[in-house]
Amino acid sequence: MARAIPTIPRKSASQKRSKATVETLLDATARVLVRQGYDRASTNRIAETAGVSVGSLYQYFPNKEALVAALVARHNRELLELVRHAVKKVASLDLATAMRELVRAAVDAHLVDPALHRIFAEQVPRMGQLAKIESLQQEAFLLMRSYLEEHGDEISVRDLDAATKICVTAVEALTHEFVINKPDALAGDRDRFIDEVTRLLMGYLMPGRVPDEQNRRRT
Amino acid sequence: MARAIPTIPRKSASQKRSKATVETLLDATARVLVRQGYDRASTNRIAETAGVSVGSLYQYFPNKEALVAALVARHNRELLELVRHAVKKVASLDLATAMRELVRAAVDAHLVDPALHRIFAEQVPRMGQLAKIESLQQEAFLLMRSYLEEHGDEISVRDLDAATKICVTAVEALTHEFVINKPDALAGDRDRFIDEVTRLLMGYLMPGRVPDEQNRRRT
Amino acid sequence: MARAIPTIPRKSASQKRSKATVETLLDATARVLVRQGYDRASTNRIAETAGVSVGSLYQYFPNKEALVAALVARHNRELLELVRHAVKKVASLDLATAMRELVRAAVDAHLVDPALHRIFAEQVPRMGQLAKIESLQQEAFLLMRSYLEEHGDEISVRDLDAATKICVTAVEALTHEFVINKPDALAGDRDRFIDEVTRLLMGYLMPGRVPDEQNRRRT
Amino acid sequence: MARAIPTIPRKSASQKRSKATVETLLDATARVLVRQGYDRASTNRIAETAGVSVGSLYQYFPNKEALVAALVARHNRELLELVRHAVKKVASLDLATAMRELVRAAVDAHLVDPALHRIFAEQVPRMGQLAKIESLQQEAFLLMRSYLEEHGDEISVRDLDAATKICVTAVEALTHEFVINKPDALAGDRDRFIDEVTRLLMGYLMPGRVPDEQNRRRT
DNA sequence: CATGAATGAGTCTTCATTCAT
DNA sequence: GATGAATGAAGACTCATTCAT
Repeated sequence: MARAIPTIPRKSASQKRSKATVETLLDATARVLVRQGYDRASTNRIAETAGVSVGSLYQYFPNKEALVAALVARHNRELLELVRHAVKKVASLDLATAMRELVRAAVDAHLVDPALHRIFAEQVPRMGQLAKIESLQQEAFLLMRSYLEEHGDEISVRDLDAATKICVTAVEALTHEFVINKPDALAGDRDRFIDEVTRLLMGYLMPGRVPDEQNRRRT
Repeated sequence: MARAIPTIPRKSASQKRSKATVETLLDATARVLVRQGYDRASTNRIAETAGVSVGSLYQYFPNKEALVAALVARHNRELLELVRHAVKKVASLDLATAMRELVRAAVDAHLVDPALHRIFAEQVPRMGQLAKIESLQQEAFLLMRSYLEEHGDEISVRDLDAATKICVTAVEALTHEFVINKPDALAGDRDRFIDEVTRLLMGYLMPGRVPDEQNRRRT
Repeated sequence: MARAIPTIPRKSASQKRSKATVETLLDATARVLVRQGYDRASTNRIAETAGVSVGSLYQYFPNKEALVAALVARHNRELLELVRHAVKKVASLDLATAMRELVRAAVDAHLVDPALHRIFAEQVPRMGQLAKIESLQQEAFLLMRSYLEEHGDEISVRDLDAATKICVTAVEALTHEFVINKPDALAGDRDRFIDEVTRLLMGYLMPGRVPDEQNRRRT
Repeated sequence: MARAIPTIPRKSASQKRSKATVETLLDATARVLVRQGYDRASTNRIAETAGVSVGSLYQYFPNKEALVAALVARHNRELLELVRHAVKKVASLDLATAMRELVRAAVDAHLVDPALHRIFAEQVPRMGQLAKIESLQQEAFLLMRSYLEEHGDEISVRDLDAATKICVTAVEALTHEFVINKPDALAGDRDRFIDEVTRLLMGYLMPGRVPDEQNRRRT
């Protein structure tokens, strides 16, 4: 009975080994990308960093682009997790609180691996497979729009798609700037940053409202 | 001293020729960057495209990075021209009109050479010399802040630097997205895009104001 | 000894399986060789095509060369079958008829797997083990000479070895050209091709004879 | 006046250098091909053998195939020279003498660089550019046919194209075999080989003639 | 015996940069 | 100064072969 199903554990053993190799490679890719930049991230260096032969790398990824694409996909999957969770938690809250929480989630997402995020944003060419980079933004767009749709009575915008796009793009860019480039203005003070962006969104989505208390706490 | 006089025109002639060669090289760099991407933009290819020998290229630029940096600088100089002009024209206008015109200027700036702009944004590594890329944003920041400073009584923000940074960053990102990536939402309708961004800024800078007429034309 | 009996059928069963695996591998080798060419015919690809693991491939063949050599040997064995059969059938016929039939057999042999034949002829390096490629020609030489020897009175040549070599070489080359490269001249018309080659042989082996009727059918 | 045309000598100097490099590379290619075989003839090895950097190799040849193709072309050009010369010399001679001389020319051609010829015949893949390999055979075909056309009254064949193809193919193959593979039969005796092949051709082109004296000298 | 993951030397090719002319 | 031939390090990728499971 001990020898009953020798094939399955074996296969699963090698599957485990494969998966481990793939993860190791992705980790190494991230490391090399961050430390040396995209141009210096050669497949040989990545393999060496991973403690794996180049041959193995090419067993799992047909080319360098695919390797980076897989890393991007993995990274985006993690971020998406965060964002989805945040949107779910926020579904029943009022607009101002919701926006604040979503901005906070955006900051958290950018803090997952800022250095890697910067490389993706600045150096990785957007071609072929890598169109997937944008999939995260697309998903974020959809999540945001569905929230705004549900709360349509609280907001006053003419074109939901346009408004969503503007909110998502602005939040992404501002968060990126805040987390990745740490500008002097805003520097460091995370809550104030979140305050400001929330105000930006609220002023846009609910124009004409008196500035809400949240933004006047210190007045 | 006797040879001083003939030397000057000669030198200036050769300076003119030098300048022409440099311009030709920068043009070629832009062309190659746009058509082949950063990775395929080799100095040999650029020199050939410019109709100049590689040797000559290295006469004027110590390395590839310097060449690209010079192109970035030239591009930024042009954009800055536009932006400076717009800010000057807008100095005495009321906030809403001013913001609208500045957003329009941002769009115009991105339309100068969108393909090149995209390459700069997406593929060119930010190292060494190329820090200069940010100089444009820095200058834009200063111009914007000086305008807002002058009009401090019209706006209600606590921290001018922070507010400026937020406005500039948001406008840049949104314009980039609109011009470079042409999202479905907003697609094509330039004036509506400018409307929306202006509303975003106004809602942020003048919270509590009833939405101004410009944005209610269709009511 | 008690285990002797069950071992034999088992062994023979596994021998049968072994043989099947070997055949599958050779088939796959042929397929890959024809479709991808010698250079792209990697052992991994061949194993995969055969639906067998690389490891198993190396169980049966010590290296790539041996694998190809075995395929060549198998192919030659088939051709030899044809040729031997033809020579046997022709043993008692007069020279002209015999030559005609042998040429026809040569054509048939080249038609067994022309694509593979071409690869062998054009791409496979002749080294080590692969000297065996020539064994077919050697055997053909011997068969032809034994026929000519038997019919020595019908022919007029000084040096039988030389004449045999010339006939065999010429027939091989012409048939190869006709089947594999399909030249414009001669194209397609198999019987006319056989006529012509037969005339070539007869003119050589029986010089001074009036052109025989076979070749004057259309006169 | 000494400085009158500085550009031309300079350019021609570098042109001379270029040409020299190309020749060196082709020589090295031939050497490596012959000594190591097609598969081991890597561009790096060829460049090293030529005493030239790989970079230079790729300055003149876009890839390995083109390099080999150029060598084939150069080799064929030499052979063609020989063959053209022979055909010209033979134009006014009677058939038997002409054929004898042409066969002799074929042998000479194969003796130009037998080892290289063998590599071309046996190992070089026939793809793309390399179709040029056959250009030699095509040219030989045309030269032969034009001769036979001129001497149409001496020969009796129904289809000139077919007959030409057969003669050319047979001569090529037999000569190749004789020079390259040196079969035991015929071995070494060049004149006897030429005799035999000439007889083969004559028996085919002039059937029914009594074997001519040339082939009976030793009787 | 079978499997297929792993290996790493070796291949083709590109490119920034130098330097003799 | 201009030219463009030459350089060679380095990168992407392949493949015959081995070996732990």
